[in-house]
Amino acid sequence: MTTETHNFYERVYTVVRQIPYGRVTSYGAIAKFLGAARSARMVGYAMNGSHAKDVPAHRVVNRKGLLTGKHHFEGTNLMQQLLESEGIEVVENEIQDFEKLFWDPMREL
DNA sequence: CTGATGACGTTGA
DNA sequence: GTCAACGCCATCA
Repeated sequence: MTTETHNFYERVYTVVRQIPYGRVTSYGAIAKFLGAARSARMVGYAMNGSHAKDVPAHRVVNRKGLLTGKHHFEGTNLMQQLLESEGIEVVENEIQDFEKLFWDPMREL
């Protein structure tokens, strides 16, 4: 972690960093964009170090638009607070109009 | 090298 | 349409 930070992680951070304001995406979409469609879990796992980066992990949720990773944030509702701060409606840890707010890297990029 | 873990996704019942 | 189980791949011990 001193110099390299495996390329895989950087790839994830890069894509997540490209997520526009008020938009969200899923781990699978990022994984597929990176060429590792079967490594969706790794995308989320990689986010473990995202807190030390400028990666808006709160904009990344699972395929169902559920804030599965909110438990990994400092507070209990920090992730939801950030999303709501961007105009995203979140109810019961679930993003509303997820399909509309969904940002596809392969479609936008 | 083997085993276990995980912020997911897909398929089957 | 909802719930449960399996699979996949990369990282850590």
